[in-house]
Amino acid sequence: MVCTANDLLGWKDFPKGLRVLLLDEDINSATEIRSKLEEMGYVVSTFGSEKDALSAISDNSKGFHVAIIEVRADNKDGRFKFLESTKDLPTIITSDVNCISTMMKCIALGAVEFLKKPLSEDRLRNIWQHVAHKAFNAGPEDRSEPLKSEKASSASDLDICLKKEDIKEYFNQNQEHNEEVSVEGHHEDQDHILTEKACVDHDGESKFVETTCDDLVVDTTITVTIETDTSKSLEEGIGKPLSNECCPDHTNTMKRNEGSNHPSSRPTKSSRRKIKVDWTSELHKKFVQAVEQLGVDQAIPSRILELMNVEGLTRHNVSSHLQKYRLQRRHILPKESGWKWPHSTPGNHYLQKPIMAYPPYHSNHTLPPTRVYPAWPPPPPPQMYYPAWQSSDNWMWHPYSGVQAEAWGCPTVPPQRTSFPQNTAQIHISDSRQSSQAIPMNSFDNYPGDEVIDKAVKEAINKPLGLRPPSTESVIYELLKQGISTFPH
DNA sequence: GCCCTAATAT
DNA sequence: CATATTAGGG
Repeated sequence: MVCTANDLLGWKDFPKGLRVLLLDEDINSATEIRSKLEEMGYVVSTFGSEKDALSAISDNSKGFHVAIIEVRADNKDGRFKFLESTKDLPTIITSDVNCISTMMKCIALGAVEFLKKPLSEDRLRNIWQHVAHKAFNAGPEDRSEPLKSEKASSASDLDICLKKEDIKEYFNQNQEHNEEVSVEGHHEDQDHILTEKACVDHDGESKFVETTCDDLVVDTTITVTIETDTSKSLEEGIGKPLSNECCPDHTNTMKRNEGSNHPSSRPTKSSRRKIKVDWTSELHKKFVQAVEQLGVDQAIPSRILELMNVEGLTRHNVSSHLQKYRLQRRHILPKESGWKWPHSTPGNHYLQKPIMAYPPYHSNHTLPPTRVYPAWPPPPPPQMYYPAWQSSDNWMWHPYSGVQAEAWGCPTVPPQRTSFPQNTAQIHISDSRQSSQAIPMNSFDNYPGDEVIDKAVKEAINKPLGLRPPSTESVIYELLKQGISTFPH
């Protein structure tokens, strides 16, 4: 039976109830294995011959999820045939002997694992992973184009994301429980699943992710991204190291767990690095919005965090991001090399770092919450200030012009030039100039004139109680309102 | 304890 | 590389 990710998700106490086909002519061995498996909650059907096994499979009533078949020198041909005809069924081969060539052939024929007898309980216990693996990796023939850059194709990303989302979902379900019970809560079972990142989405308290992760993510990496901009849920990817205890004879588990190196001891708080937040465009956008809503001067991590209202995000995350954000602004702002604007001659005040003329004040109640508000610095070319934003999550902090609007939530024109994002600012700008009518907003070609701007600026200042210099956005907003510039909307 | 920055680790 | 973490100072 081909198990889908969804099946697993809905599978309450997976892997309990997993149906195992056991093919072993040695009755003693068979019963032994069977009873072990049953203890573990598997549902086992034992067969003494391929024929029986095959007919049971084709019968389809059993819906096996995984098979364990014994291979010997004297029955291997039959087993090969069996393997060939059961490609869909994850099949584990077992044997008393280590005959590499036989095993190799089995593997070549699709066997998922070779286990030497006597079968280790751990191995047996974890046979479910083949089912899971299949479930989560099945699908569109071949997603295996590893050559593609990770961020290159959004389609494939998405695809992968969905898959992994399932996985994580699965994680969460189980982990929630474990956390509740937590004193002895181990998570060995999940440790196996994958080492890749997975995306997940969940709704819950903002505490949830954090505590959960803290508790059970020993060395995992979780990437957090916003799923949609309206929802506050996150997608997280979990990369789990292989559990140290289930692969006793494998070498790849070494060198993890620097801190608490008791192989089977519960993760202690020492050895874990925080989850890693993936600041995707969506997330960053939210961040920027929060910052601007607060006003740059009041934008402190805790408030930003609050405003962003993204679960799973911690103050530290925000803090870190904020640090970077500020740095970026600071460096881009003043006399940074090469940033010339078409209309800004040398003494250009637009490039000056703003002076804070007003005491900080926080007011965001006067405007609708989804807008971006006057924050602070007087209007330099907006593009200069914020990270460029690329529609993929591959955004940069470079001051490219034109693309970033989205970054701070400006209802601006989508860049209309197909060539935009990677061009240098220079190119882009000069480019824009030629078609000023078409791209009014982001180029300053339609520069309305100082008086008008000033007026708009003033209004922007006065609007929110006149306490802070307007942000770029507010100016733009005002300009927009006044029909200045030919902003499309 | 929170915030900020810079430096450093992963 | 992007983030997290840490350290030192307010």
